[in-house]
Amino acid sequence: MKISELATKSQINAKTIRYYEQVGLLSAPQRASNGYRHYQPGDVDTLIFIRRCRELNIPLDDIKRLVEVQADPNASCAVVDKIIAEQLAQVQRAQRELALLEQSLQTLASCSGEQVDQCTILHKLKAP
Amino acid sequence: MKISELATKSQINAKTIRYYEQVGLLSAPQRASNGYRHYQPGDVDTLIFIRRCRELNIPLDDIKRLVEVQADPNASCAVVDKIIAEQLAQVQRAQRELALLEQSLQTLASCSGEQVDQCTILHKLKAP
DNA sequence: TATTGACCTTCCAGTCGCTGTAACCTTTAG
DNA sequence: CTAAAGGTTACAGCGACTGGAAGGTCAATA
Repeated sequence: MKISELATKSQINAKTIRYYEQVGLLSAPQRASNGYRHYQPGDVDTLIFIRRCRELNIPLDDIKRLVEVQADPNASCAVVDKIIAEQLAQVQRAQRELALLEQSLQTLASCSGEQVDQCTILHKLKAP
Repeated sequence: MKISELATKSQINAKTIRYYEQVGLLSAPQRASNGYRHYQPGDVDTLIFIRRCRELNIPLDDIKRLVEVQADPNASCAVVDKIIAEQLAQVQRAQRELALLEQSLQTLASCSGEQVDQCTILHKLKAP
């Protein structure tokens, strides 16, 4: 199939698919005589897998390793475990940071329409 | 004062200060005869203000508007209000997304050391 | 047959907020 | 005199795309 069909089936932008090939996440497909990329049905599965990983915010480098590990049936899945655990830890870290951020923003409250020299938000931003 | 003194006092990297000038967040300072940037004491306050905003994850473009608004005492602080409210909304949105992400990652659980063809994580990633 | 329009190709630039590096000049201390 | 520390510019890279330009290819229609 051509790239747009793969894009539709995998729900990944054709441009992004080319990008994945460029950075080595996706292996280069065969080319037709006109230079068009020609993909196999299995590529749909690979891309859907990649998309699910991206939805979990897993970095492309890690996804690359996950794809490689799948190609080697003798590999230990400790690698997989580690990547997911680290991703989880990172998400939890980000959550804690955002919670603090939210608190700080909320203490600024709103100052509803006065002039800037009396703006309570700006006041607090200058000397918190 | 020279840039490194400003950097120390404002707790912002000298490189970052030059970058802020480059993108128009900070106005260009006077130059000494040797070409060195020469800053006024007030610049410390401006940069501290900028740093506080950045700690709240406020984008540079928005900070730019906050700085401009402060220079104009007749401006309404509705602008300020809006920027902070949007920032808060965005942080809350990000938090909700991360919470979903965390859930998804946790359902993957760990598969502790089997071989990849039986890896429960990879299984779930292929068909969630 | 000519041409339109959809699709494909490559390459380059931009996003955001810095940070690293290189190459060079000036000042200060020993 | 020399070396270290600090200043200057310009350019590249990060991550994960996305947009655009400029051009080749293909199928259908006037």
